[in-house]
Amino acid sequence: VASDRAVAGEGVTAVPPRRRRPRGSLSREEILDAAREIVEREGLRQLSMPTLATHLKSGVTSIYWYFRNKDALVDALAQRVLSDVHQQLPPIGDGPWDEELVSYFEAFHGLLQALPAYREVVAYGSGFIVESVLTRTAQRRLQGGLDLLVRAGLSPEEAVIYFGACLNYTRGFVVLQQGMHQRAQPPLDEADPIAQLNHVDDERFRLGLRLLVGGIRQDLQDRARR
Amino acid sequence: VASDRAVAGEGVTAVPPRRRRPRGSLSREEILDAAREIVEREGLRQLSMPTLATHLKSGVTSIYWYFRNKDALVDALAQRVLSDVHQQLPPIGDGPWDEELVSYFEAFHGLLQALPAYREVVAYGSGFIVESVLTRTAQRRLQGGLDLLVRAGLSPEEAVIYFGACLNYTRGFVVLQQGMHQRAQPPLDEADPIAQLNHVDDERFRLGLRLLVGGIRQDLQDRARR
DNA sequence: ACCTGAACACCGTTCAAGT
DNA sequence: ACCTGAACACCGTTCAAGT
Repeated sequence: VASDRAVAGEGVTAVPPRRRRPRGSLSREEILDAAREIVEREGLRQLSMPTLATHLKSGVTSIYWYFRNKDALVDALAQRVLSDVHQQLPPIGDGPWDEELVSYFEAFHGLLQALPAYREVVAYGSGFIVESVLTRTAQRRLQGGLDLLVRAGLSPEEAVIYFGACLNYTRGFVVLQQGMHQRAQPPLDEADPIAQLNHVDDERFRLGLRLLVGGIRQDLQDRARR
Repeated sequence: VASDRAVAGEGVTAVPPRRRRPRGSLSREEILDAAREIVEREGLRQLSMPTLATHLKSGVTSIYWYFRNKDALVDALAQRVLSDVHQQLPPIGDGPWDEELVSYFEAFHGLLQALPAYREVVAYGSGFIVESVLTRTAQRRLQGGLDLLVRAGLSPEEAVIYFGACLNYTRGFVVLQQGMHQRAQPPLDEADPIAQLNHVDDERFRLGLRLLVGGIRQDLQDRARR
């Protein structure tokens, strides 16, 4: 027993006791950055408070000074992701409003779809947009999308509702695609109608989006006729 | 210490050592029933293998004979829920196909929305429909919905795609609503456009559904013109 | 004000048995 | 074949401190 202890004492695997982090060295920002990196590399399931603390070289409990609990942390992460995605959105072009609207949400969907981490985090937090976390550019991109529908002839209030319909469709679809990606995916059997029904991919997304925008166009024509 | 032990020995809180369950007494069915009851009463978060075992008066590990792991269990639960919901769907009426289609998905959405347990489980498992778990009636309801679009003039293959678009929209929306319900909901500020954008409720659901069906109608008219 | 370890009451899953 | 307890390696969160 004595020799065991001696070996452990001078052992190669001796744990270097982490140094205490200086006072103001942690921040919500740094924590979210680390969390995001973990999710990006290992998936949301691997994001635990202990893992996160190791990553930050901090004590587990330090995180609780900045976030009430894990849920609050993931929520904040989802908001940041949504802001980032808006930031990366290309500006609206000057084509017909309906085509531009389709492009807008195709781009939005594409960005969310691109990184598994985005999908996961937005799916978990249901990805509500919070204005205060949007950067100026992100806000401008969002406003650009809304303006499309004003350009099309809607009041700003109506534009929000119709734009929201597209946004909800897109967010919801991303969640479904995320669920699909998480499970083992059998190859799509073209002859099985139920499989076809469940199937969600980018092409299906575009079909729904096209139908949705078609519905809006129809609404506008109907009101113009009156 | 000695007296403590004595008290514990004859104590009122003495644990009655559960009797071993007889051989074939457990089943996937019974496990799913119990799981469903827990989710219905206490929410998906409270569903743990130990809780479930207590409910079943079985050992925790017995469950693993019937389900590979917890994920598989929740997946199976989601499939059963979806089957139940289809079962409860009213049969299709003989109104115009577009109105009937809207009614169909309003009913579908209403049923999923009615029980928090449904929302949660379908949101978790992303609720893919699996034919083999659908009862005969459930299959008939589903087929009835599909037939609407055939009645409208689509081929069976196309009907599946378009019907799927509505189904995906509905499933996705339920997940968003679930996420919303889970968080503390600030009262909707009519004047805040971002809040309006995020907002998901039954009325918003119906708007999107109406637009979607309007888009399908439009597609059909376009093809009829050609 | 901010960071910390110890402690608590849980998890899901595996394993090596019992019957 | 089916049910089981013990054991393992984790969790999230609270608390009572340290600095």
